[in-house]
Amino acid sequence: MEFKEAKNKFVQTWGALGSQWGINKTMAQIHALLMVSHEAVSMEDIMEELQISRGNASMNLRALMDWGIVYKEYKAGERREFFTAEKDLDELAVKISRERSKREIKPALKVLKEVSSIQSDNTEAEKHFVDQTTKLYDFVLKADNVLDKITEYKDNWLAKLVVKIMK
Amino acid sequence: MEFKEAKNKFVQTWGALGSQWGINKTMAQIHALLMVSHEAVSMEDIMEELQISRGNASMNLRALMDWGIVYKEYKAGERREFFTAEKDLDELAVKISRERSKREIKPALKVLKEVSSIQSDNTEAEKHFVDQTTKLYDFVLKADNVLDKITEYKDNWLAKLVVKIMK
DNA sequence: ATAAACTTTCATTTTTTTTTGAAACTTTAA
DNA sequence: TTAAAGTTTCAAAAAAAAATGAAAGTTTAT
Repeated sequence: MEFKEAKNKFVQTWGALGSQWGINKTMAQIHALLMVSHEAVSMEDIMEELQISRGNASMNLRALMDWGIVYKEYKAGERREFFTAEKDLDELAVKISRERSKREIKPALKVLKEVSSIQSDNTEAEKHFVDQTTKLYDFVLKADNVLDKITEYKDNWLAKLVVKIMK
Repeated sequence: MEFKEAKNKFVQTWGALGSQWGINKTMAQIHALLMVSHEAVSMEDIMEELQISRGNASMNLRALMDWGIVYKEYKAGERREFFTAEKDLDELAVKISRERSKREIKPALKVLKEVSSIQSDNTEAEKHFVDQTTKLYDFVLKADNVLDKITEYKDNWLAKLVVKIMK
């Protein structure tokens, strides 16, 4: 396999993986492309490589920047904007984890708390509902906290976790 | 909030959360419904509660059973099939984690290994590509292994992890 | 063996999500 | 200023994903 082929395969695979985890394909592909690019890439070049429209590129770059995992770069004497991805994988994972927690887990926890708080001195069905949603609330909260704690180590958290787990 | 309202809110929220994580809405909703149901539920009742077609119910129940998180149940003297969800949350998380690893992470690792193995005594761009994909391979492999190790504790793994992390 | 009761399948339709592209907007240089 | 070079926005189109429903398939009881 030669470089161009390998790069393309990587971008396609990352895109597919993204879809399966609820991230749109193009967004994941742009991210993949930037991750393996040595230098910052212009929007024009992203459009060209991925064969996508200007609007698509612009919107997904914006989204990636909102996630905090892609940065704008300005080159001296260049009018155009260039883009780079966060390349440190520990940092990348921390940012994704934080964002998903903030955008998805926290709101879900709020709902879980609400629905598990209904009055239910009534039927078996109601008792079971309250019991199960309470357990779910506790579980998700605990998992969310553990993730937060783990990623707090910041530098090299995954390696540190490995050590903690194994011993 | 009364029971019916709370139950509906939970089902809708779980469905939306599923979508954001790459699981189709109905599949997540059926799962939610079964999780908080005291007794096994018939397909008819699922269709009724979620206002979905027979085909949709059938296909998503099949998918949930393939994931190993929903079970068929037979009631004595009843022709119809009934369904229940895995209600132990530790077990549920282990199963989802195992399946996603098998279906998505392992194939991705295979591709990462392939593309990071190209020959590249060439340009800076190629060197960076190989370097970054190698790092990514190592990271994903390590993360996959850690998850596997954590869930190996089986019983109460999350609580045990909390203890390990905090001390 | 038959038919009633129920489930599965899959071509078609519907819905949802993503993408496009052109107009509006912004920035920079002359 | 002004116009060139670039970026963003968003209504409309396209593509992808999910849902429908009726026919085919199963199972069970008689």
